[in-house]
Amino acid sequence: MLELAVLGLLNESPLHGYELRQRLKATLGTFRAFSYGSLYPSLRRMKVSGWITEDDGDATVVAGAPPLTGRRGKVVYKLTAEGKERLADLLAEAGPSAWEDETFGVHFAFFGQTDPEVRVRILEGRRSRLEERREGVVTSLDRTRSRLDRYTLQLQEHGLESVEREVRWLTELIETERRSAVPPAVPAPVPTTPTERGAP
Amino acid sequence: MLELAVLGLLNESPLHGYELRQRLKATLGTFRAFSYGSLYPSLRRMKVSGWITEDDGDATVVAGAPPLTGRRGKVVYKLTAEGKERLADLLAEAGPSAWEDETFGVHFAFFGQTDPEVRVRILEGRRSRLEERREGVVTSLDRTRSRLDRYTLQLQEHGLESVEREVRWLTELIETERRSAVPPAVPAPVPTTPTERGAP
DNA sequence: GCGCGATGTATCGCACCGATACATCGCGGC
DNA sequence: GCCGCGATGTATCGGTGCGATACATCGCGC
Repeated sequence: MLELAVLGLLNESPLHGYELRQRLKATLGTFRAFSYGSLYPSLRRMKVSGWITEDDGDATVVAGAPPLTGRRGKVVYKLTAEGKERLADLLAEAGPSAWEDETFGVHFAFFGQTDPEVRVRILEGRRSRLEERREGVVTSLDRTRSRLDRYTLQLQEHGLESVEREVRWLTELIETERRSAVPPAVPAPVPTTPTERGAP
Repeated sequence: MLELAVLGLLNESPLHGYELRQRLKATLGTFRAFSYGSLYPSLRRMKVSGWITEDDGDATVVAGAPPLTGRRGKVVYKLTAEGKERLADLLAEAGPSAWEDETFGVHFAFFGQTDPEVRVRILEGRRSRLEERREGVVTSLDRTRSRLDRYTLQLQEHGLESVEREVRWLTELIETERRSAVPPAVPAPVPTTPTERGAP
């Protein structure tokens, strides 16, 4: 997850660790923490993979005769060409890996860099995922409501309403996307009637 | 966290692992997963600490002549006296450890076994925690709104509304608690017997 | 009599969090 | 002048929990 988040941010501009973390907090902080304890290892992995390079911002240490104590300079991370490719791949993913709880928010945050069709598919995937969950909660609630503790019940219902609220939000977003989408040019007119076409 | 959840559930009745997991999903599944990968290690730790014992449900293996292949029986977990004490301690906690994101839900789920005063303090702690966060988001949003990407903005605002919604929920709960609380009578002869009583 | 899904116990690798350590920079107070 | 302190900055460590997986048994339908 961090991988996508970091690549997405670095694609906007090169950053060093501290700044990166500030941005992560600002952009995703509402639903995700992303501490240094995961950021730095992730950066290391990405460097090894070749998605990013670390540029020694200043600190231009003259080889020989260490100028002062070890003098640690800012380390500026920046995307490589392969990194951009990798980012494009991640942004093009429109499967469960894009709409599960932990991942959806990050993908959504970078919708600005995502293909419109992929956007809609992710939003719809997320929505059905939530509707599934809603279904599960409602069923289990119906079966056990009477036996349930007052507080447990309250918790379930609050959770249920949260899910329903997010579903409404998604529905709105999907409609907005559809409206602003260019109507699919000539190739496939497919009128609203879902008549069974081409079925044997 | 699992510790409290498990102790709380086992306090209602002894269970084996599988059942325990089902209950965890049913009670807390809306906001927490709790897979076996954490459940079993946690159970082991708690056994070592002496909070629980594992009773060999059936499988009464006749020593000698293994009846069939190893024949693994259900392992029923049950609370010890120390475990009950430990649970009581955990339920009495009314600090940040009770109202942070990851923990609040679990504590709330066992409010039925929690002292009314502690309940209110946890609810209030949770609420100020959220109000703090709200404040942070609003400020950061005011500073950066113009520079923000359309989708990032949408995400922030949805997050903000979620927080505000939960604050309203908590406020309602707190008021209900206060209303149903008995006005501080005489020093109160604390009914130590845990007679399962709903609030009047 | 066979297959398959529910019940059941258990482990492994991995991502991430929170706390912490440590160094430097820049500013205001005295 | 210089001291302290908070912001900036890089980095690691231990612990918790997740998702996938392995493997065994049971009960049911067909």
